[in-house]
Amino acid sequence: MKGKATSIDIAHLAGVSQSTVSRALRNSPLVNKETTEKVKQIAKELNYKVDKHASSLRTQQSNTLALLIFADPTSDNSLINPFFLSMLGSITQASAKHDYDLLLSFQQSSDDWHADFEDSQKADGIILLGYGDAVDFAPKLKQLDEQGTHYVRWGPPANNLPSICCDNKSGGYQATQHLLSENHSRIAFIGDASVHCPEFFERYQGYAEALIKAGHPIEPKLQTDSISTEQSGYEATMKLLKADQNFTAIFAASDLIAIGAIKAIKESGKHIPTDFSIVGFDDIQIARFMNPPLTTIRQDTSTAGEALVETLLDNIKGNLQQQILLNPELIVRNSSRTV
Amino acid sequence: MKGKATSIDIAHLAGVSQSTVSRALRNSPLVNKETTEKVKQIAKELNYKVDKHASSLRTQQSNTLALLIFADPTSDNSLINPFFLSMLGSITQASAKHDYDLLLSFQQSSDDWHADFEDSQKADGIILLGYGDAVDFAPKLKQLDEQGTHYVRWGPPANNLPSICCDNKSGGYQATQHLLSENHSRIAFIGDASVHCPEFFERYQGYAEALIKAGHPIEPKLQTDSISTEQSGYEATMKLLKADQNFTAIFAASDLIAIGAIKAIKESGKHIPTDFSIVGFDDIQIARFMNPPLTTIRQDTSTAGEALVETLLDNIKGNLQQQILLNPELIVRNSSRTV
DNA sequence: CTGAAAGCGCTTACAG
DNA sequence: CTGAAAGCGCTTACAG
Repeated sequence: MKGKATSIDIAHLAGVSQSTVSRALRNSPLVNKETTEKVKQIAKELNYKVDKHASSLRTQQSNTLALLIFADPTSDNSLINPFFLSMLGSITQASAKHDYDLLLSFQQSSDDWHADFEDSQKADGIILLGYGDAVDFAPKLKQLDEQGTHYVRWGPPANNLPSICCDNKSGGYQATQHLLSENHSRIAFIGDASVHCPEFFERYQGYAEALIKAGHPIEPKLQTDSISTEQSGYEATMKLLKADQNFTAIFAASDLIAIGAIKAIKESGKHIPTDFSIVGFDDIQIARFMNPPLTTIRQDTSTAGEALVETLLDNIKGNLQQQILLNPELIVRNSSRTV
Repeated sequence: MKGKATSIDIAHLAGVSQSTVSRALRNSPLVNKETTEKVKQIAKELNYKVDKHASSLRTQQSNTLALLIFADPTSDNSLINPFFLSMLGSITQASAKHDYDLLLSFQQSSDDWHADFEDSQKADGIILLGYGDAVDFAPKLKQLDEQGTHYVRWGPPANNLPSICCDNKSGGYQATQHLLSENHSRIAFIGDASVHCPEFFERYQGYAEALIKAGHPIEPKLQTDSISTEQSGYEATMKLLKADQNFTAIFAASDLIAIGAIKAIKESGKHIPTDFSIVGFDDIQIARFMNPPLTTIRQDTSTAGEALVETLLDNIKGNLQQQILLNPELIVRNSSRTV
């Protein structure tokens, strides 16, 4: 009978009907206490577990959430963005807390991912983490919404679609403000500051605001595009260094970019923070171990993960679409201050 | 009809029976080419997806794998062992490649986790990553096996149960050999070298073998217990430093321990690698960014993840239980050599 | 408080 | 090549 007992087996043994077994196992108040006890006892002995597929088919809900992580196009394809990875933990934990299973999937920018999960009833809703180009992504999101799929996305609010995000502008402002307070005025921004990458764009807005407030001009030449990888950050920084823009600090739009930037600076024979101060964004695990330890803007992945799950669950229950902004926090380490 | 089309809807529209629709969608050679085309066309228009629960209920298989990660008891409970996290990627990818979904779950050392997944038909098999105490874990493993659950475990082979593991003894040998070649002879081992932690125990065996081969004695006082966390590694190292054992190198049983060890050494005002050389184990992402970059024994998580999935799938197909040993590789960085 | 029955949406012998 | 039918194992009105 190894792991194969059904509610009918229990019914036979308990001398009740299969419906009563089902009710008892679900703690229905309709069932007599003693009957319930007896049924549960037998179920335990048989090592019985409710068949997930049968019950899901019947109730039309799977009690499962799907987490889709969109890989950034990295050169090293096995490297998943560590920031997302750290969010994984809290999302998994939050799902479990609400008695939901979590289906995990890493996506390439394939065409029909959006339909796969909820339509096949694999999941009651999906959590979206990361994406390639925001402009390409938007129509897919819209389609999800039109299909009535339950989902929540990590990213800046757009079109009133459900999303959780940190306040990137505030983060950018804090980072820049910090560098200004360390007496820098020519601060480079490394990251794609365009609608194709709204996160970075917002960080750039915060950067610009801080500069303006301090009476400094915004110089487009101090901005260089980069996607969120070490390699890209390295190349962008090299380009900037060669352009001889006479800057003394870098605000990297992500920690991964900052890692590349630091590598470039070291290779150029310059020193951090004496020649260049650097601030990153995310506070990935690596940041505090770096040489020098990286000043950065922390996004609280723990809170974020929980918020994602709870918003999605709300959404599934039919509550209003939500947009939540989390507060980022400046973490000062030695890449931006002289010790 | 939003995401709610069934095979019957398609049957009506195509003017065939529901059985034919089902066959056509599964590319049955029995069905007429044109009929198949037509059915698929309509399915696409309706955005139809086969209902996972209905098909799984019928076929009695879920095409899903469950990955259970057992959290080490860390002080910082949100921190999942980065080594496991990096294995996640390849496991997910390998599952997808074989058309299996992946269910993710972080486990505390709860009592009845072992029954939950396969018995409820949620998964066709499970992958086990990490555990607390190996001695406590063994009976659960045995029960899994007796229940006929399909599973594979990351860890040293034991009792002929299916497992994938790196050759820890060889890794320990390589690490120690390397330190010996750098002219160290009094080398401390930090990690729990007992049956409660077979991985570390095997690494210790390799360490001992290398020492003996080089004609050096094994000194029990140079070994201190530690679980695989930064904090524990820090405390163990502090203890060792105070015991004044006159050692010049440390082989830490994991990178996390090495991180703690380095912290302890720095706090004691000593310098790496001039006062102490350090070698870790795992090659987690952080290792190469540390100050100094950490010499370590790399376990190839990419190969490991794939091997886990493929062994499990083999197991599900009824093939013999397998045990695979992967080769670890010494990565020399500046924590163990003077530059 | 309990039971008999319907039905969730598939897959697959069985019959033609 | 196609269709009618059974059945996977549940949950839940419906009737008592």
